[in-house]
Amino acid sequence: MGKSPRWSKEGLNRGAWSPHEDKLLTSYIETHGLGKWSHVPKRAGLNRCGKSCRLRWLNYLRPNIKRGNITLDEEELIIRLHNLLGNRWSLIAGRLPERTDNEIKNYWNTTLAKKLRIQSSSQSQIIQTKASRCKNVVILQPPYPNNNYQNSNIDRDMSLASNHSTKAQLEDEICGKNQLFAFNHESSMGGKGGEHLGAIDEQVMVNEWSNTPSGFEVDDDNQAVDFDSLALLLLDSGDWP
DNA sequence: AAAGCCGCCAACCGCCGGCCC
DNA sequence: AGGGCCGGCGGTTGGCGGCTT
Repeated sequence: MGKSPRWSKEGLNRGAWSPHEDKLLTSYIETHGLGKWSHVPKRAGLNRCGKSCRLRWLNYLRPNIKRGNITLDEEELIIRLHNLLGNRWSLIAGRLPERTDNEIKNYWNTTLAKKLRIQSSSQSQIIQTKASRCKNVVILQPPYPNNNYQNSNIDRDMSLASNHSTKAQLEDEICGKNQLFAFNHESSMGGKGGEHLGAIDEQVMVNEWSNTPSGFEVDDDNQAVDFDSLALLLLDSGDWP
């Protein structure tokens, strides 16, 4: 399964791993432990790049990986985590220790996304965006006037949010709700844009988060909060959706 | 039985941040 | 300070195999 070798990059093997390669990698790591992936191929006698070895180990060879048959409980957890965290697969996988981020991502893209699309055609949508580098969360000051959110306010918030979402997206999201928005402030510096993580529209989250006196690093200027701290707080509380 | 279609998922790619020199 | 290296991440690709026609 997977890609077969289409071309050779610097003479390295590509595509599916053979049982022999798996054995070499496993035995090397069992003997020497993890570390310095760039050195692994040479020392293990593999004609692969370090990244490929790392991926193979983490997603397939390492012990305690549960494969296939995502249970209903796991599925439910993935959906809830995705609602909260967006496409942050590594964080989601962190809550399902025996699953890999790659497996969860694949399961989402092939099964859950489809299922949810059918289920939620009339419900609010989670916006799918690149969220990989999201570090901070911006609170757009609630409450907004219900359904009549003025363009000027949207413009203001767009500015606040460092132009990271289209106006239409933002408008869709904010009308009539108290919501959290996550944007990547790091990228705003680099001018790359488009890092909307998605909305968290549960009042309990807003309250829990904004009333928490400690645990977050709040930037006075843009009201940014350390996202991982927020995620951990919400995950550890029993109140998130 | 054969051909075409489609879903699954392993693996690759490019980007980014952190670390070291 | 800044350039290079490395590891980690999410997005995407494309081969395999099962299903349908």
